[in-house]
Amino acid sequence: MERSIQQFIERYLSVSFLVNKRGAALMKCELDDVTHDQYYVLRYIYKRGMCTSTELADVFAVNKSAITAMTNRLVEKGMIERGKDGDDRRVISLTLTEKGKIWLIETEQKVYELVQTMMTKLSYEEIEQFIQTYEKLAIILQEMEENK
Amino acid sequence: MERSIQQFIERYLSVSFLVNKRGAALMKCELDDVTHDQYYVLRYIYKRGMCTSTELADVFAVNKSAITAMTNRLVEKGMIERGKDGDDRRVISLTLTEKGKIWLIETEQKVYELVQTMMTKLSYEEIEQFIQTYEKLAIILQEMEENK
DNA sequence: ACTAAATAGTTAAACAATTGAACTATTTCG
DNA sequence: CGAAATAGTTCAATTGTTTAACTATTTAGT
Repeated sequence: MERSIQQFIERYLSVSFLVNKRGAALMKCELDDVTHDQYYVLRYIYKRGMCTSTELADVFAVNKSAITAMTNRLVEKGMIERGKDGDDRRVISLTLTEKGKIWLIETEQKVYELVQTMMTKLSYEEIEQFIQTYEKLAIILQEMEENK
Repeated sequence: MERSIQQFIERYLSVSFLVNKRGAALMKCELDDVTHDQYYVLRYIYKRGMCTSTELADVFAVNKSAITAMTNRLVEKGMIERGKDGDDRRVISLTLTEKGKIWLIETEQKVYELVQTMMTKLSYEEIEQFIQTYEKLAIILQEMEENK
């Protein structure tokens, strides 16, 4: 393996871990009694309008039983609701309640301000390039997962 | 807030979450009975030679009691050991055992191959630029945390 | 020099996220 | 039709985390 690639890997492992941990710690301050993971679940359902447990398990790369546990907590908190929907009676649809929508919209505002504070220290071009590469990595990772 | 910034934020939140989750899921396959977080702790101690609970708690942005729990498990697994060291008798030093070092070196090899597979789909320049920006973000996040 | 405050680390109780295996209910398909 | 696949749940166990209370030690103010 080339020396330079090895250094890239080293730097990538260190920095990605740090940014995730610290980013999550900062975000947590804005999320009342909802956890970081729960926030992303609410966010995902909101953007999709509705979704299923199986879909969430795929997207979040966890077991379906982990999704059951999380959605149970979100239902208890009154943020989402389960519903029957469609022909297939095995499928349970997940949607945000009114309360969930209101909470998410308010919270998105705070999270946006946080990310914005971070991003505006960089140039427009740098952000664009960074996110583009990040999106490429997401696709590459998905391919790697499928080829396994 | 500008429209374009808002889209950046939206894209960033989605993609960073995805890459973290999927990256962690892929890495987990290479880490026998050591968890993802434990791997990063071992990695950090190895790179430092030795370190303390307080330092780990700072770096990982968690409470010291979380570090106590994690290091307990790593000691039970025979990967690290606690030791007295230095003048300050409150301080407990954490170092890798021989077993821990051997395990880490072997595992780093596997993880490197994984990250390398991912990275070689990008150009040298693109990786360099990506990591540079990532490192800037790490510094920005640290500053944001301090100014809070 | 003495005491109060700060620091390093642990413990214990509680909760969230996760896995894996076993399970129910429903749908698909040979 | 009947077997296999699929959607989701339940349960037990492990891990990571927080908060508060605690011990032991060091630092600093007066």
